[in-house]
Amino acid sequence: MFKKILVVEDFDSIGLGISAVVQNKIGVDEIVTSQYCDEAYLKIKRAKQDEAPFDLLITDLSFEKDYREAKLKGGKELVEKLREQGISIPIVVYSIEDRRAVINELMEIQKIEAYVLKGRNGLKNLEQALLAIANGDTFLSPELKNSVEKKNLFELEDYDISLLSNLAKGYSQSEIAQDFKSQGMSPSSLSSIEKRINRLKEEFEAKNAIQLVATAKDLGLI
Amino acid sequence: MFKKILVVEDFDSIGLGISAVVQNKIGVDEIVTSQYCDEAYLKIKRAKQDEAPFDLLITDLSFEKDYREAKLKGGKELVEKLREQGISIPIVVYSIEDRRAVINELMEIQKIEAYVLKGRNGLKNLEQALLAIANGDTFLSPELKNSVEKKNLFELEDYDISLLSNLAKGYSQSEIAQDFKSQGMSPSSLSSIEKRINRLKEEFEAKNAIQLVATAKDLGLI
DNA sequence: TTAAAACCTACGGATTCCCGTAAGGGTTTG
DNA sequence: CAAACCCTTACGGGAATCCGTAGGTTTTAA
Repeated sequence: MFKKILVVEDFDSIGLGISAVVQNKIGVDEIVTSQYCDEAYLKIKRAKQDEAPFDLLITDLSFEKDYREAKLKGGKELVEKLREQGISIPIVVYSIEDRRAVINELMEIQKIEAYVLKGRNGLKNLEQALLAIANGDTFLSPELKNSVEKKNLFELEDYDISLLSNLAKGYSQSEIAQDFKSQGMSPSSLSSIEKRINRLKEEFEAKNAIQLVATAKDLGLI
Repeated sequence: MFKKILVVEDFDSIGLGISAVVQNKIGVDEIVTSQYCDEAYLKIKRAKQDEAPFDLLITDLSFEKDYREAKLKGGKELVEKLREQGISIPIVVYSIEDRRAVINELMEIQKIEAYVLKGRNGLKNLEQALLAIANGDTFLSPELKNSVEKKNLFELEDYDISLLSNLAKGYSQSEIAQDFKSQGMSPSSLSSIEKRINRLKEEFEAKNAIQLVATAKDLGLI
């Protein structure tokens, strides 16, 4: 099925658990592990150059900071970088992250092969995911499937994301207006920004801007 | 060293990682695992009754809810229950929780033998912890030792959390004031709430309430 | 081409938030 | 006992926001 797998996970306990399952249940001989995204990226590049590429990547999303400087802050950045460079390795993301916005982007835009939710039965699902990929299918953890439909309620433009991010950074509406003006973004008037925030508030059923930004954070939009 | 160990951890990947280390590095034959605190408690009681007690407990602190009803919500409750019942099993807590208040209570009041922080080198520390306990010592993860002194940076009270949560839910300051009044919380005046929010804004270097709630979300406080 | 719709912008009043000042009560300190 | 201090509460002015109205431009549809 798979011969050479790279496991990227910062916590050693989880990395060891993954390795054990991949080795014993799937029967993979060569399992390489890394606790850092930057290192993982280099290993993938190097393996490809040596014409002994990995045929599967299993990665976490969030990584704790430590003394090392990290260019790739997390699994999302790692995946983006790989796709950007045209490296077509199959990818399984194994994370505790359960927000649809994040997961959908990975599945639909980055085209990862599987998204497995860490949890009580995470490893069982991971096993199933590997079997599915070997069959040419994709895999999504069953806990997440129920919430798939509710995703297209409202399509946010980059403009809205930018607006929400600026609010979250503490800028006032008029500051944002000036900023947008100086960047040549449109619309940029205070009035329009007010209107847009109002639309977002209605959309997310938020009473005020504070709640709006809070729910945007919850949904992983910003 | 140890002959019979109980590992309590909800995530299967971590449980497997712990088991692997305890088995291979420490050389324990009999490792029992449980994904639920209630079940773990019953197993300990039963083992004692059968005169084949566990001689070590390794437990997580936080457990995800699922369909099962849980009397013991987490590792803290499990430890308290055991101590309350006079069961003197050595305990290692293995958790991602790094707040001093929680850890100090476990170490000093509940008298657990070791507190190991989950992280990149969690398993290495766990191994050291087991060796220390076998020697009759206690163990605290090295990352935590430095932070013993600087724990009083800023302690958020439940009051502050409640305040931030209410803001995130979209309530205005005067609404929160009324709510606090009706609940008999103190302070409850609009003025005091303003003051407290101001203090929080300074503490988190936030320009306004929006940014304050956004950073509180980022820090996982609410 | 023209009418309708949607959008950007501007303005003004009402509300809320922000921030400094200050009074009153309780505790600690000299 | 009084002074100093901390905390709660109150008040007021200025800033930011909320919300409706309205005029001008662009886009869409008939």
